[in-house]
Amino acid sequence: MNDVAAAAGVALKTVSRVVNDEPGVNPATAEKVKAAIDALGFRRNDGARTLRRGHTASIGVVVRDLADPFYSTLTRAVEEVALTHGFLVFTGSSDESPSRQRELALAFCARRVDGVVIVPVGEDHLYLQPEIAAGVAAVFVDRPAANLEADAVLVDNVGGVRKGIEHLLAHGHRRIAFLGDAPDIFTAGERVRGYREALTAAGHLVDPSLISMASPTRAAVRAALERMLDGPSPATALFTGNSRLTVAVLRDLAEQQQEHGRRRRPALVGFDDFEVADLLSPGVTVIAQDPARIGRAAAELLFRRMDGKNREIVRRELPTRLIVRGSGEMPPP
Amino acid sequence: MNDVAAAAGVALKTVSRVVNDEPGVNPATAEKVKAAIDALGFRRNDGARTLRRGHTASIGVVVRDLADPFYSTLTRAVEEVALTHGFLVFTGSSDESPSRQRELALAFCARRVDGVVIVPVGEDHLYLQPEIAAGVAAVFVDRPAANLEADAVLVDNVGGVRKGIEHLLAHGHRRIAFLGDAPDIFTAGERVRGYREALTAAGHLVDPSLISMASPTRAAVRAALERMLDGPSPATALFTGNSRLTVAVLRDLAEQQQEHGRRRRPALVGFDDFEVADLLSPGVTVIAQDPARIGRAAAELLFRRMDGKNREIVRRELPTRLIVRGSGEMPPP
DNA sequence: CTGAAAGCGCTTACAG
DNA sequence: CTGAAAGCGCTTACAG
Repeated sequence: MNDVAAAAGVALKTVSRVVNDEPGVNPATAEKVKAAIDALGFRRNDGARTLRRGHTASIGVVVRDLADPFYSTLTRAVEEVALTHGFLVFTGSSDESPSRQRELALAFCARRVDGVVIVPVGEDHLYLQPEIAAGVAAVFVDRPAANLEADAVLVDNVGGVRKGIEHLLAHGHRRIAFLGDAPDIFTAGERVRGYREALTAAGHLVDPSLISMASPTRAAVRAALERMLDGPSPATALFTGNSRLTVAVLRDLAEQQQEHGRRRRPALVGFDDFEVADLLSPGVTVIAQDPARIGRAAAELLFRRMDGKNREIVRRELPTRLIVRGSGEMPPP
Repeated sequence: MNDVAAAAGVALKTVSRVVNDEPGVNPATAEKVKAAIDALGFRRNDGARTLRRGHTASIGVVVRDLADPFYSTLTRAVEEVALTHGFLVFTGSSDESPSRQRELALAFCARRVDGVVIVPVGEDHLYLQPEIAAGVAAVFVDRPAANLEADAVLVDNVGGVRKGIEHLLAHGHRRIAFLGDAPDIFTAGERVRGYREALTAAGHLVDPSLISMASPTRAAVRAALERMLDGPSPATALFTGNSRLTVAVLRDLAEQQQEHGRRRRPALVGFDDFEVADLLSPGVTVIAQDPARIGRAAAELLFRRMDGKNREIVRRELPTRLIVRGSGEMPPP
């Protein structure tokens, strides 16, 4: 900018005025400055601007895994809202590692992002307290922060699963198994709670041997299904706690069928919709979340928080939707 | 930092040394400084640091759509490499809009990212020339830049499609239709070229009525399939130019089958793998790209470019892989 | 081992 | 309408 000022024969401040379209510059002067800008290929350094102005017009997003369609769709929606406000977005994936999440969030804060959207991992988010105190807006999404009062956008996990289990009960199933993700994940805990509540509310007992809570590895899913489907009193229906489990289960069922030809296929309802769930046969009945809506809600909450007014902590809970496609309507044998 | 220095009773520079773990600070002094840092909740402002040091340790990634699994997986891989180097990543989606792409790329450059990875859109990328001249590293990915000499990581689109068409020919098909994306998209053009080349090389004529190039909307796909499958000399096999088209075609075929029950299902090979392609019946035979590998290659190229040495322009072309699952092996009637 | 000064590239607050 | 000075929060280059 200094070089431009020298080339145009004006003061630094005049260049600044032209670059930022501030009023009150003689058109002729402005032309001179613009000519110098073009000649020198000048581009304003937004980093310097940011330093002086106090806010960076950027936010950070930390999700579990950007390659997972759920999180990428969510992130895309955040990005969309941010762009509307002229903000840029840093992204990062925690891979369920608390330390990696912490590093990413703090790195974003060190760059002085104005806000962060975080899918929290682990037991401790107090490290964000100083950042929030220093003025960084924070919204947690998909899960609440462990030990921090902060805005959060969640999904009605319990209600969603209840809806799914009630659907299976209505179709005559009594032996309904539940496969959830690792139990330390908030949503996994909420969803298995919905399972228990639905059974209990309908007057049925909860059989612990029909519950499996583990990361969706091939081996874990196979072991769980063998236990649940090959015993003397097998499950006639399955509820899977997220789409990765749904897909893992479908894959295992297909493999078993191909290898051994045995086994009747159990009814299935899965949490989370996924691409081409409608094209499988039977189509997969799901309890769908709306990741774009979740992301949008989180971003809007973030920008509301960033206006600086002293607001109460908000905790939104978005609804789910039952999508009937066939797999959840098969009757028990 | 000033406040910390005052609180600890030392000079600014000493605080800087402690914060940055520079050697040559008396342990006792360091302790005093650390105590002051904790007491004041001091956090280094990386924006200021960046301004002074000249590089920001951040890169920007502009893809078509972060919600698309192909691009989110690619972006995730870039992120992974960046993290290894201690870099942060800005992301943005162009939605195939040249102007939006330009805004995003230039906004990243105004923040003085050290490099950009771009899935280029449109006819003109000269606007990046000044940025590159100013030292921003740029790598184009999935497609080459329109009118700019720059590093690029591409996929062997022509060879991939040829492999797919040859596969269908080997299974006895002679009436093979091609459904590609909008013809102004680089990869769409390359892929239809592969289709033509494969047919010509095998001594067959190219029938223009068996080619459709359009965005994968429901209506466009339906119209194309009606033309190709319901005529007097219908196609017995289809090749789809990307996974969105593959899914759209599968959905249309399923709907038609359900509504009218008619039509034999054509054989199908699709470009791009997609989730649960193996679980459909028949499983979908695909020409798979490896988006994570593409992202990794692009990021590695970017960091090599950022070392500042004067290197030649690199253009890498990654291979594809035929995955046989059933849909591409059905014989003609 | 410690520190005073200058400067990265801008904007703010003011003066003319 | 235009500009000179100070300062955002750091690091660099030097001196002691």
